[in-house]
Amino acid sequence: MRDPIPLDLARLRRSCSECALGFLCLPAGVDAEDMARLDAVVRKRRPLARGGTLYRPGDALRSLYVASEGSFKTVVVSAEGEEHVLGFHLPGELFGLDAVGSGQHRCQAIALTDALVCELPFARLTEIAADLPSLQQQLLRVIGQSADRDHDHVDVLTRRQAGERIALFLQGLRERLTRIGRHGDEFQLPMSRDEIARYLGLALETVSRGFSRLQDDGVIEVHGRRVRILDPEALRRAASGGDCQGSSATRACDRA
Amino acid sequence: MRDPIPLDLARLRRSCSECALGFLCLPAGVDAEDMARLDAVVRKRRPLARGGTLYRPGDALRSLYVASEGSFKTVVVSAEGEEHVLGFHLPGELFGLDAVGSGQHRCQAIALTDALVCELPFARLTEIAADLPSLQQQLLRVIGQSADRDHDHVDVLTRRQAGERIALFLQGLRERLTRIGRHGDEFQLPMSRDEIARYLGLALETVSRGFSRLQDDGVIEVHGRRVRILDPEALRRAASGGDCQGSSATRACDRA
DNA sequence: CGCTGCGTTGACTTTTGTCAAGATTGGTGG
DNA sequence: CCACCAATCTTGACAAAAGTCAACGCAGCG
Repeated sequence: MRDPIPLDLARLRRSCSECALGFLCLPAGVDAEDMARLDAVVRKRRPLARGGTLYRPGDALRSLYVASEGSFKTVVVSAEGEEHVLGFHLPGELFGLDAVGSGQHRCQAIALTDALVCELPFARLTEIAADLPSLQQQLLRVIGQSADRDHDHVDVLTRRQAGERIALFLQGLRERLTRIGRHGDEFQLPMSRDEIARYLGLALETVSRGFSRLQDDGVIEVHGRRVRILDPEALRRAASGGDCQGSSATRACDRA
Repeated sequence: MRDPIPLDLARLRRSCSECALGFLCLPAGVDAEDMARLDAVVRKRRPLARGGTLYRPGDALRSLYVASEGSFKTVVVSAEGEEHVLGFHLPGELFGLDAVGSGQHRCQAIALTDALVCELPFARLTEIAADLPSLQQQLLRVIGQSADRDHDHVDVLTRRQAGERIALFLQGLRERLTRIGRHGDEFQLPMSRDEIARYLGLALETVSRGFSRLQDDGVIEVHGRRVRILDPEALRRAASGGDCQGSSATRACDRA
């Protein structure tokens, strides 16, 4: 049985030129000439096998990265050897910014699946940005969006209920998948329960139970890494602590 | 009894021209002429009373900010009315970047103490950066450092032991205070236990108990918001899960 | 000098982590 | 094509940690 996700559309939208333009040049007008100039800079579609490392702590800032195919995680390993997941990076999302502050990478980027990565040499990028104001704007905006994702992550992590964190995680994934032109309501998780747990600051068993609970409540359907969101509204409620202990999916909180 | 922190040195380093230059122009060579140009752009030392709001969600991106005096917090209020603290911003640390991604602020910035804020109009900043490469570099670097702080925050939040989070919080504060030329080993917290709790994703009682525990263990000395770090090495150990249940400060983990 | 807001501490409850045992899944090689 | 293996996921029982509720202490302020 082969992967049944409808990839046709998504695959098209992720051709490299579409990708580079799609994320760096969205609203602003960058003409064809400029585009060509940018395209020339981008080192295209470097392949990386699942589990492969793109960069590690201490590596000098060389490039920023966008996967055109496949997803990544960025992790740090604490003194005690615990792995903390700082972020998941879906196709089309810029990452590698962790080296911009100090000139060196602070974490390790690992492919969650076989992947193709577009590499954007940082020096070239800033060089071009200097005499291409619209690109400078876009670069800043994209960096800002990356910071927004970090803030979302922090916001999730400050929730004290495991159920809320898990629901928010799924909801966030749904939004991001939709944004990159994929189905947000039915998808394959690129990461393991353990990785989700390390991203959410929970034990992996707690994540597993959380998924089961949402399934029992009729909010989602899970088979391993395959997830379908059945009731987005209920998911939203679960994410807002609207727990209510009940098993009925559609029942609103009795109080109120 | 008046505030006994030795502020002389720190106060000097935070004069506005020193501030603007100190953080935007650190290593790169920016000549006096360029400096003057920058200085002209920075709107200086706007005063804000404790509890005052600098911007709120939905506000258009106008400026980036640096406090020359006083500290800030950035918060989001969740659907249920819970306040989550996304960051604390010490004097000399750039904030306000949460609007760069979307053009609108996503959180609220509130003064923790009476404060003086330097305002850096964003449009002007990028304008100047476009024909001043060294400033562009610095701007990116400073933005990167801000992202680094967010990553540190995430890293703290993914720890599952409250004691570790609290120790890491104090250690991070120590480092940041030192970096801005203040005493890292004896300081006054600008925020309440409740705010620390909302930053760390804990109950305020847990934070209070964590402080008491560190004090009992001889690691720190606390009187309300006044903190003295007695044993940095023990603090580091506490931050790395080196808990050992014991009460003796210097005793290493018995195993090992 | 008594408020009032913050911080601390204790007793108890709830949630989550831990340990351990199965169940599934996916991949590999016979 | 099937069987087996390893990795991953799920579930249960129990222990530990953190949250909640509540009372008290303390300091700064009017």
